[in-house]
Amino acid sequence: MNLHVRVFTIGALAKATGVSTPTIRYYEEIGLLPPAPRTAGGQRTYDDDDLGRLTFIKQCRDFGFSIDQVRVLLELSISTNRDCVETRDIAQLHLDEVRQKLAELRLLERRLESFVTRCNVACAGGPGQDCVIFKDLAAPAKGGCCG
Amino acid sequence: MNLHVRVFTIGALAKATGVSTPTIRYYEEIGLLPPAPRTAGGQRTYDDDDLGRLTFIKQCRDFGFSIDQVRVLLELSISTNRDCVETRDIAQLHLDEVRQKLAELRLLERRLESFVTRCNVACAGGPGQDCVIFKDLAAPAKGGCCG
DNA sequence: GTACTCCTTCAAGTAACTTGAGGTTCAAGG
DNA sequence: CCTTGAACCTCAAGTTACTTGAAGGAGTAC
Repeated sequence: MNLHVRVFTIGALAKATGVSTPTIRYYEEIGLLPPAPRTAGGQRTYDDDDLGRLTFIKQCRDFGFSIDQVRVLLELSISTNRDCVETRDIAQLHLDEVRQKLAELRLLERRLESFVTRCNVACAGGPGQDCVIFKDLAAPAKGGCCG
Repeated sequence: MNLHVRVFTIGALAKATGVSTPTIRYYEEIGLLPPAPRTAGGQRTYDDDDLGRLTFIKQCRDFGFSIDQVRVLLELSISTNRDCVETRDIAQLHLDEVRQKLAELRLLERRLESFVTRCNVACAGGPGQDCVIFKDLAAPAKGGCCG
């Protein structure tokens, strides 16, 4: 009666999900994955349920959710009595964080751009001691070199 | 002859630079700052040189340079015979990385957006087991739920 | 049976700090 | 002079999410 029950080694599961084998063991260790059944020789075995669960985890991680957030999402996804709206709220929160980070990075990009430009324009390419950029950097922050 | 020689405690230096006191001690430990002279009682003392150096470090860290990159930049800033163009190259490299990260985050933002939207539209707000989003997440990556 | 790949555990390393415990020094007020 | 309280000290461990390495066992193909 074991029709259609695929069994994977840890390596096969790794290949199927794109999660490395040490990471899979790590996920088991921290309880993200249930302890895998073992062969007589002690090697871990996985099935399609594990494939689904690990795929879920991988997707969430690719979304940038922290391990703790993934833990909550996993619980929610299995839960029969908790509202799935919680999921949306976690995602929304994370989206806000991503946008915050985006804004910071955009600012950083502009600052670095003008840093590089100024390195090219202002600096004769001489020894470090004469470089105006270094003098800027050692002075209190005022945004002198950048937007 | 000690006119204009300001001396700081670690706390004052922390306040002046925006770097926390444990972090200052950490920077000393890893050799980013020279070992600070001590009072008779063993407390660290700093002067304006240290202020300049730590400000430089802080600015670089705010730019997102790694500790190792800061180490190189510090060396370059003191060096008398190394070309300051190296600095520009490090900054350029870092700028490239920032732009890469920006592109990734923008993609992530769009994916999360459509995730949240779909949570709102597709999901009745019932228990997790029935949520279509979870089914998407547990299925192999195909971008089914997002752009 | 032997060669080879894949698997096992356990410990330590990574980045860049932060946090905590337990104790000492300094400056000010009485 | 003494006490109080903030700020300082060291050392160790915790954080995040894994990765890397050593030393050895399991599974499979020829």
